[in-house]
Parts: sequence; structure tokens; C-alpha cells
Amino acid sequence: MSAGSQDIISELQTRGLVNQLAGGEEVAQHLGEASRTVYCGFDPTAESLHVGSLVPLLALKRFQMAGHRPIALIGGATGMIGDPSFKASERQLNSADVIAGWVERLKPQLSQFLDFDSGSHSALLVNNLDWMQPFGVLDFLRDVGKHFSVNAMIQKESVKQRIEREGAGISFTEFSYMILQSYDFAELNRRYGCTLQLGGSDQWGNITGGIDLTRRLHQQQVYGVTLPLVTKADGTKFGKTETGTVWISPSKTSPYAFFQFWLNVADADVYKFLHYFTFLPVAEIAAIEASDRAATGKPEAQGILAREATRLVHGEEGLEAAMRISAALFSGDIGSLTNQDLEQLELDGLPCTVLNGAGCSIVDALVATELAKSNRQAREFLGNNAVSANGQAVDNQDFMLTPETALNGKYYVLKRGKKLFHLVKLAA
RNA sequence: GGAGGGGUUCCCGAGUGGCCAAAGGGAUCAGACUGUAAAUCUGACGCGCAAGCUUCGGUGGUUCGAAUCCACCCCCCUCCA
Repeated sequence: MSAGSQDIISELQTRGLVNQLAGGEEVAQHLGEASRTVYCGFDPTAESLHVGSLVPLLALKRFQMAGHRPIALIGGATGMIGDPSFKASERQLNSADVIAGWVERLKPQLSQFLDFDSGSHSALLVNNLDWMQPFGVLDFLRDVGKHFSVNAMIQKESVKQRIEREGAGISFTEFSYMILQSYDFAELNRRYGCTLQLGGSDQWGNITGGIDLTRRLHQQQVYGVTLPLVTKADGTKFGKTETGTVWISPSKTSPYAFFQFWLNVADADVYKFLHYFTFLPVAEIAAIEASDRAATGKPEAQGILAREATRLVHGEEGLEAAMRISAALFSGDIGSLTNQDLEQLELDGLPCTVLNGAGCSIVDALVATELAKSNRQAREFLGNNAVSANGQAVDNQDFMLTPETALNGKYYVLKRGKKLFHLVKLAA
């Protein structure tokens, strides 16, 4: 065990990362006594993790850095069912093939943050389908189901709105989810001696279910830690931009867009996010905040957060690409970019669309690049003076994109609004 | 199986024969202001340059005319069995 393991809980608390502790004071004591095995589950609900998943994932890493063994569990089984916790309505099931595909995509994403080669606390990656798949219904109902009281299950806050709220409802399938997740904890305890489960605050009911089941099945005392739901001061949902969800996968959210997302975090949230999404020491974050407060004008924190988070997820190269694009688009003179610069922007992941060079109207180009959803909206943007091409404002709806006016004969950098850019390449 | 309530544009939610592309709020987008912030103000917010076209769970019907009336169907909720 490395130094610092004694106070992983207080470290998390200082960072604002502890919502509830299942086991109270004992949790810190339990973790302080020895290197423990800790797990957190991730269900395949999409082909990539998103920024919200980063909180528990990085927390798992924090436990590993404190000398504990992390297990990242992929919910190949639970993903087939769908967690109803605090969900307003029943979700559409995805096919087994689709879910299996997502499981494979998630594996490397989960792995990239953990250390799988550090002796006794090397990370493990497991899939609950491995033990749920062979489990027969009758055995499951008799051996696991018997330990659950429906009376208790319907009392859980996480499903209450589905049971009590008019216009909602819950299928037996989703209602069973809690039992599956509970069994995971018990099984990981049996297989690997896992004694702690991490999860978002919405997972409290599922975690305590697992604690109860482990005690009943294996007579083992295990613990739980829930992490706070990431909220924003203005009340809007965290992890969204004008273009949609911010994903971990570079093919769904480019390192540039990822970097921009963090750079645009509100002042009211940025210091909290530095605690959540970076490994910077608490004292250093406090110093950044103090220095921003003392200075006038733009704070430094967003830039630090953007660099740290982007480096963490996309590596040094991804970060450099993101910073190159940002510098070119926001501080540079777009008209003076060279061909190499433009090609580099394309390589760096600035969204790029190839259009017919024979003459394409600005309206068509805006729609083709998805900078506008419809011709009507494209005209509206033009009328609002919200569009520029190669740094020049365009308000004429008849403006044509031609090789003659393109940068270096073929490129246009289109901008809609203040910070949405798209590269257009004219085909010869 | 019985009785009742309900499905409206991204969300909530009005609308119960023409004045409805459909009130209001939220979200979102653009502009001004700024720090590529926040707050605030202004504007947009089904598609179409327009004439106009396509929407109010589905399918038919009544009517000059329907989101609004009728029939059947699908789905959801509540209570009873």
C-alpha cells in the first residue's frame, strides 16, 4: 500500500466527491486497514462513455492510486435490462447484438484510465454477462430472488416516482434491475473479495441492495460510496453542448470539441470541476481560485481544466491538436492560414465537409455542414449577421462558395455564431 | 375482464368545429453587452424565398371546414375483479 491510502475517503470528501457512505465511519477504517478491492459498474447504454461517466471512473483511479485494487465492471447483462433508478419512464430495449457491440467499445475506454500492471492492485475488467448468462431463471429466482422483499424494493426512493407517479409505471424487467446489480456485488465479493462499490448518487438503492445480499449470501460485510451527481450552477444539464452530448470517444466528440467544452465551463462551476475531473491537488486548486479572484478579467481556471481534462482523455497529442485548432480559430487571422495550417486543422479534427467546387451557395453550405438545420434557419443566421466565411462576415444570401474566393483555392472556414466552426473543402 | 382518466409541436402544458402552425413556460439558437463567461435585453424557434405545404397516438368517417365530433384500433395511467 502506498502512502495516503488511509485517507482516501477524506481526500474524496475534500474534493466534494462523497455524497453518501454506506457503512458510515467504518468505510474509512476498512480502507485504512488494508488494500481493498473496489468496483464500479458501467452499463453499455451507448457506444461511448460520456463526460459524466468520468467522475466514477476517475474515482476508481483515485482508489487505485491510494493502493486499492479497482474493478471496472461492464454491464453486459444489466445493460440488457435497463436501470430504472430515477428515470421518469420506461426505456426502449436495445438488441443483444447492439449491446454486445457497445460492450466492446467501452472496454478500451474503461481500461485507458486504470493501471492493469501494478502488482497486487492491478485493475480488473469484468463483464457481468459472464455470470448472469449461464444463470437459469429458476435457480436465480430461488437462490437470489428469495432474499429480496418486494415490499422493501417498492419503498426505494429510486423507483418511487415510477410507482407512485401518475402517467409513469415500471415493467417487471426494469424492476428486477436492482436484483441483478445486487448480485454483481455479491459475486465480485465471492470471486475477488471485493468489499466496496462506487456509484453515482442515483445508485444508492442498488448499492445498499448489494450490501444486504452479500451479507445474506456470503455473510460478508461490504461497503458503498456514492459520488455526487454533477450539477451546474445554472441548473442546466451537465455534459451537453449545442452539438449534443460530450463523449469520451474522439470519433464522437473531437479532442477540439472536448477541449472547448471545458474551456466554456461557467465560473460558478469551474473550481468544483477541477476537483472532480482532474488529479490536481486540492491545495493547488485553491491557489488557482485565489489567484483568479485577485485578478481582473478572464479567469485562468477554465484553461487549466480544459488542458488537464483533455490530456487525461485524449493524451498529449489530442491536447495539442485541440489547442492548435483553438488558437487558429479564436485568436488567429483566419484569412492568413496557409494550406498546411488548413490541412492540419482537418487532421486535428475540425469538422470538415467536402462540397462541389462548381458553385455552392452559402445557404446550401450551411445546411450541408449542419451549421444550420434548414434553409430557413440558414437565412435567418445570415440575416442576423451570425455567419462568416474565412473571417469575413457574410450577410448576403446569394453569396457563392467558389475556388476564386476560397483560401488557397479550396478551403472555407465557416463560422456560425460566436464559436461554431466548420471547414469546407471544395472538390476540384 | 369491468369502470374511469389520458396520448398535442424537443420537454411541460393550454386548446374541445373555423379567428390554430396551435396560448403560456422551460430548453435551445442568434444578436447586443462581455472574458470564446454569468446576468440582462432583443429576436428566432415544423418545412418553404414565397404562394403554400405537412403536423396534434393510428386508420377510416361526418362536415364547406376537425387537434377539436363519430367508429374501430394501438399504447399509458388509476381503481375494481
